[in-house]
Amino acid sequence: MQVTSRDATGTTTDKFNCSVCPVRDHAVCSRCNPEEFEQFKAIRRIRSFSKGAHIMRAGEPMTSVGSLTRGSAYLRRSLEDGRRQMVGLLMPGDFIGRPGRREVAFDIIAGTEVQLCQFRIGDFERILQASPAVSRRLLEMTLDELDAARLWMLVLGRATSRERLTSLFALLVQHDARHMSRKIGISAKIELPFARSDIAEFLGLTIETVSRRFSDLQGDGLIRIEGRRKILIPDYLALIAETGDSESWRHEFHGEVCLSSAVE
Amino acid sequence: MQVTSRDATGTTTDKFNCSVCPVRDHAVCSRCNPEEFEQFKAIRRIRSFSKGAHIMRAGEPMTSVGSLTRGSAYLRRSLEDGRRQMVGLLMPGDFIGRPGRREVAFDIIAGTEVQLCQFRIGDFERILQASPAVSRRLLEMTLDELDAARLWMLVLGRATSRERLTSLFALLVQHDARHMSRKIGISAKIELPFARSDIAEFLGLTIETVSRRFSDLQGDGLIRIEGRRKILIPDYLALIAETGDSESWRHEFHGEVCLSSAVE
DNA sequence: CGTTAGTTTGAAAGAGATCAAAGGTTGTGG
DNA sequence: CCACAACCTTTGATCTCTTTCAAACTAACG
Repeated sequence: MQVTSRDATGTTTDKFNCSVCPVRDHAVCSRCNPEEFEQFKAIRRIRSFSKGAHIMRAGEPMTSVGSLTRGSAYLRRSLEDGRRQMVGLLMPGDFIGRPGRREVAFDIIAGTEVQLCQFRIGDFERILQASPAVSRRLLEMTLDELDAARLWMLVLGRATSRERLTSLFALLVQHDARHMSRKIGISAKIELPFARSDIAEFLGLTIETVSRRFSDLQGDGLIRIEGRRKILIPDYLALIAETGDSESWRHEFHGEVCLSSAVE
Repeated sequence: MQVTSRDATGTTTDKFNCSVCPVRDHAVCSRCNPEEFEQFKAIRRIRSFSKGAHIMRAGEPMTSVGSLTRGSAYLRRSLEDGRRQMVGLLMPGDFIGRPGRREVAFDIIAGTEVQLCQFRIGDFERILQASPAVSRRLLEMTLDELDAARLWMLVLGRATSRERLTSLFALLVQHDARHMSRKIGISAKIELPFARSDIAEFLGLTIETVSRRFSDLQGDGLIRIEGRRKILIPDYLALIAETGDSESWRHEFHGEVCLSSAVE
């Protein structure tokens, strides 16, 4: 990897090669011209977080923004008695933070080992003001995330527990397909990026219910649980028939919006 | 009103005076320079829709975008068996449509008599490309909506029916407060922009459950139902204590994000 | 006034949550 | 390499909240 040294907090103190950056072609910086790109290079700071670490915490002042370059993370929000809900999934290339707000609105937790390319918020806002390419790219990404959030609101508001779980699988399959840039086959194997408890938080259910539905779906032959974090989907179409919204999941459209911020 | 004539479909054929436009200071066009503003004037088309009408339908090609200038509308999405969920509330000044996508993702329904200021999508995208002021304003609005959507995901995923209803009331109170630009008092009167069935679709509940919780809250003295579409909240703080997230509702922050696209 | 649509209330059923315990994995130290 | 601890997952039994089905009530409107 490009990180050559690292201090105690996980911040690299020197070089990181943008030209081999895994999100070079779709992050917020992906469409800027060479001089804007140099500005970014000058102010960026590479940091890493270990699995489970809080990248940001709701309520604290927002001091930096940036791109997720490796790993995955999620956005979470809690009620005062501790009930929690995941409200977003962050994958490589996704933007973290909110220009124009001084306070963080959601907890952001590293789901795996994570690498970030961060900018101090003031530095970033200066570039954003000056660069139409950056603000347009960020607009595009934000619109995609908004559609994805709204689509997921339907799942949280109306879907049964079985539908929620199959919807999550469909989302992950499409995600992989897009990321690996290949077609969705009739069968698929997916690596679950979460533990059962994370899945429960994502779906608005308890872990017990999630576990029961896993078993049911396996009993019905719709999935095969292959170890704790891996499942096989023998028939993708049969799976999405259980989501309550198969038409949408079949439709190419979802391939675009359900990814955190996919682009073509 | 400024509309001087109207054809059968509700499209005005001539003048509309932007200088007295009710959303002049916060719509997508609010920050552009005089010449950009002239461009907007040249391509805009004022349309109106009656209560209950579909402004757009999920799946159809997106031919135009624009601003909601009067009335309110909502975004809705359905499962194939007819279960429905509202996924957004549109108030005057809010932007309708999605540059960069050719297909409409959600049903948009007029909640009241509605007036729109529309542009053909191609015309709008041309201005968007050329004008940093417009794309920055749209980015700002979209980021606010994304935060609001995610905040609502917590309600849909985790709140009880009582919490959902009180959260909706809190949202409407804050909305009014912002719109009328006055402080939230200890007591408030709100006009419900929906029927019970709409509230149910918004909250992810059935109308029966909504109705029962209305009665409960009135029994507990937290609200007074004053006619079908009006309620009085004698003690706003007592109300938000029932949301499960009173800290957030008290916090000024929510005054910013829970509005569809408020600006300061 | 009577009709219709919207709202409230009641009783029963169902889905998911909660409480509780047993099974499996993973990791560590002997 | 095995044993044990800690953690995660699955399964079971029961309870609770929301839905469903049904009917009564109320307000608006012709």
